[in-house]
Amino acid sequence: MSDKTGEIRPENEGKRRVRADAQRNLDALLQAAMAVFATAGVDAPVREIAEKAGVGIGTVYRHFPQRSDLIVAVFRQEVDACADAAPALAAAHDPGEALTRWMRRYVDFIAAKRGLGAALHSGDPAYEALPGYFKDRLVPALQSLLDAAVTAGVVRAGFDPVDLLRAAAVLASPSQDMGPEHGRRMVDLLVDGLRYGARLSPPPPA
Amino acid sequence: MSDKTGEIRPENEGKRRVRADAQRNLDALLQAAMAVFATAGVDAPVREIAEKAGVGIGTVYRHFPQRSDLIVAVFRQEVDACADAAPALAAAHDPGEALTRWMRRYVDFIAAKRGLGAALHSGDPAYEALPGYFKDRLVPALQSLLDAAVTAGVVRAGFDPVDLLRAAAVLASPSQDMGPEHGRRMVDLLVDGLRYGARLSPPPPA
DNA sequence: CTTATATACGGAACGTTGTTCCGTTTTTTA
DNA sequence: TAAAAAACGGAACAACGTTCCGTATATAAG
Repeated sequence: MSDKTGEIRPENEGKRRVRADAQRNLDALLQAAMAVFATAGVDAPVREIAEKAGVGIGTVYRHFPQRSDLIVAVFRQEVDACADAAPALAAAHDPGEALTRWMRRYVDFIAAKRGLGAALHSGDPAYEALPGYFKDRLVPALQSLLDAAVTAGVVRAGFDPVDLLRAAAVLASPSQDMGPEHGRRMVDLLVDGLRYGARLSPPPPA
Repeated sequence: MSDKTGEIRPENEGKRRVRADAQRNLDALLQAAMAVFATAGVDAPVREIAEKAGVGIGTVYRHFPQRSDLIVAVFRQEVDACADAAPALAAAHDPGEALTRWMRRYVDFIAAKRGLGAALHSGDPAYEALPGYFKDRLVPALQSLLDAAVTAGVVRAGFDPVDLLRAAAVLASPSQDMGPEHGRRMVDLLVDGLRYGARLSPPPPA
């Protein structure tokens, strides 16, 4: 599992404990921001998030000195949640089903990030570290599911998780021509492609 | 709404002419906007464009009621310029060379549009008509060059201009991982792919 | 429990944006 | 040349991200 959101660094040397209200507000802010970003996109006003969290504007900027810091925090939290879903799914389903379900989980995660792709490519240095974190957490998650599925013989070997994540992200990113359904279908098709010609081949999809 | 006197209509030229200073300012604005957008991206402040054009802010909004209208106008102007380059290149070079040069022209056009792709996918209805205009002007331009090259036997047939434009646009769009050189090289490679196995096959590229 | 103080809080205030409004200036026309 | 229509310029407004600081409060010490 990943760190709790507001934890203090490991080598915290005997300073005061984090105040309870501070921790509470930080959690409320992350939760409010997640909801607002999903509804109104990452360009939503900071004041709206503060209000939804029941907190003053100053408090937002105490925890997140810049608006982008809040976006980054929410993004990392959701990346963590997505990565942590992999072992859970692997434990609850057979390898093929686990892979399929995780990819759908990933697609939903990407699709909800309206406007974030734009922010990433805006050149703002605040988002520089995000792609790295993205890979560090998600590639191992997918890798493990992929390995299990290959070992079980339900998908072919030889595919790079990075390529799959990138392709799925592009397919799942919403645009004005195509709705979110399109992304889901195309990624399902992609996974079917992995299955094609595997050792244990089920009947071809309709 | 208020239609006490006839508005300026395409077929109606008996009414007042467009004032000379208005036309001059409109041209200056388009030119200034093009320069500023190329330098600072499409998010550049309106005041900066007004100043560069030697014009007040009110004048900008007289010609372009919304900021996005100015972006759209510049975009359409540059799409036109890119489309109009096709017949000129076709007249000045052999079909293969014309195709190559036009694709490079197109890549430069796309690469200079930093931030516009983001605006397009922002869901703002102001940009709804842009992709349609894009296709209407650029697809015929590329189609003609492609047909000529196929007839001359220097590229293979059977490629959809829409697919090529889309692929080249994606390849040429600058991102933080890869510089503009990457896009140019990949599109050159794409065009080399069109050449592969043509009737008149030149020696393979280095 | 009381007190002291580091910490966190709230929201007014600042600078920058897109956009609107209207008095003034300029061009066109009679 | 003078009236009218059109366009101009920039002050003014609203909304945004961000900063600042007086006030409130949780925690540690006595």
